[in-house]
Amino acid sequence: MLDLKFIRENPDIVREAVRKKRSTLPLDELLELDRIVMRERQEIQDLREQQNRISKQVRDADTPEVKQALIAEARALGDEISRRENVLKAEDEQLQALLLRVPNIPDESVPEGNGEEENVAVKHWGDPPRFDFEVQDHVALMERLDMLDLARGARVAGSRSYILKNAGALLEFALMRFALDRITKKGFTPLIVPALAREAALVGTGQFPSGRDQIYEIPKDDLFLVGTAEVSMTGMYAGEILPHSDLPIKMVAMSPCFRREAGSFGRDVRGVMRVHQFTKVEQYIIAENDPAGSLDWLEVLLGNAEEICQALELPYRVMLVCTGDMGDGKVKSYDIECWVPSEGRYRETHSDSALYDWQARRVNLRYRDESGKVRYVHTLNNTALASPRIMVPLLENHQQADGSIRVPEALQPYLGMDIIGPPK
RNA sequence: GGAGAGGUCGCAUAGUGGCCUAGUGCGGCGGUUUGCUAAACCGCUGUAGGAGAAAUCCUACCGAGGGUUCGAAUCCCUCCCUCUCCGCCA
Repeated sequence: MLDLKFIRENPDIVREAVRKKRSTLPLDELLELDRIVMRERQEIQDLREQQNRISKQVRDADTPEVKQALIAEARALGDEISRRENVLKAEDEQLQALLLRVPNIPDESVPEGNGEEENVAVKHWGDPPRFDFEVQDHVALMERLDMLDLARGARVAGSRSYILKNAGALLEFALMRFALDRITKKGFTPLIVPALAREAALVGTGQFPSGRDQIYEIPKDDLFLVGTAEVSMTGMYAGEILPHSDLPIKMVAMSPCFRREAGSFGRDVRGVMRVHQFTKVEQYIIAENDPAGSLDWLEVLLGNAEEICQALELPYRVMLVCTGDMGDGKVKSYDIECWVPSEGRYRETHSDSALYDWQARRVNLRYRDESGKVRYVHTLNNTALASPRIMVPLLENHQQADGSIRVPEALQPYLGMDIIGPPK
């Protein structure tokens, strides 16, 4: 969410952001509603002032006759106020609904584009491996090593469900702890956060209203399953005014993540690339309201994620996400894509985002700066590691001629093996 | 799930229909006094919106949302959260 005052005073900047982000927001409708709501609110305020004055006169009235006359007058005003307030409320709700759809303004360094295909590769690390045998995809590898049971997973929970088994199950634990340890060592506070969240938390991150169909609902309890721990970490400080000395707050949370994958029928139907439930370690920073500082943090988070990919010996590239592929709330965003040999291309495994105060406004999360002024914080988030998706490049890049998997050195202490072979 | 007690300014508390423009204490900030520190004393101390050149003024906010009333922190309803006990439970 942007500051309404900012939108009012800089409609051209917002209009340009709407265009670049390929947003469907009707900005002129929003501006007109804003004018109406402001005028209405002012008029109601004047009426209320009158009413307050008369109410005091009622208290101090000398005779019953005067008192009755004043009460009648105040009652008429009260009726007028409540009538006008109903109108205002309806208009304001419309305005707020539009306000939630206003995209953030992309940073100048962000390339303009319509979608994923116009993201710009800004860095490559490692070389895609050459194999002198026929490459197998992760499904073949995992099934042969008895790490994965897709059929029985589907029996339990339908398509895009899976069962990790043997080294597959252990690998997920190993990966999560590996990532958690790495980020914790950099001064981030490790957390286990709720995977269930209220609507307000999802509105707060920007998952709602636009991405609502991607989220599982639990209507009986008015709860939702989070698609990322970002939701929980944004929601946990909602409404607070933090002391300046608390910032930056650096957190790293592991949580299960749930995504309906509505509209992705036919994409990545094979294997564990795109599933309804996965586990993720997520980095999160709550920082001061300083754009340049925020963009520095974005690079820090990117560096942390890159180190993890490097430690796992995965060839990757860093993509600067273009305006049309960025979420509404984002100012600037990088994806890390790891090399997937069976597909002969890079696939997204990490997503790094700076949102400035866009989420902070939604959850009303502020801090007191050095001068005592209350300001909205900035928020950033980036994947540390998400499994089982990361298993796709991990297993495929490190496969050997006999179908076993070489475990990268950094992961060996966590997994307790240097080669994943068939279970004994 | 059942019974009960609560939620008031950064913290602690007072406030049971109009004198609440929310009192008091603590903390914080500024000042006076002072070799230094401390103490004492004095003043200031929330958020949001609006009017104004400014001093200042107006409106809303006492967990959230409704309602009663000329008037609600206070009365009524719904919900949320915390605590105590019972039940269930990894």
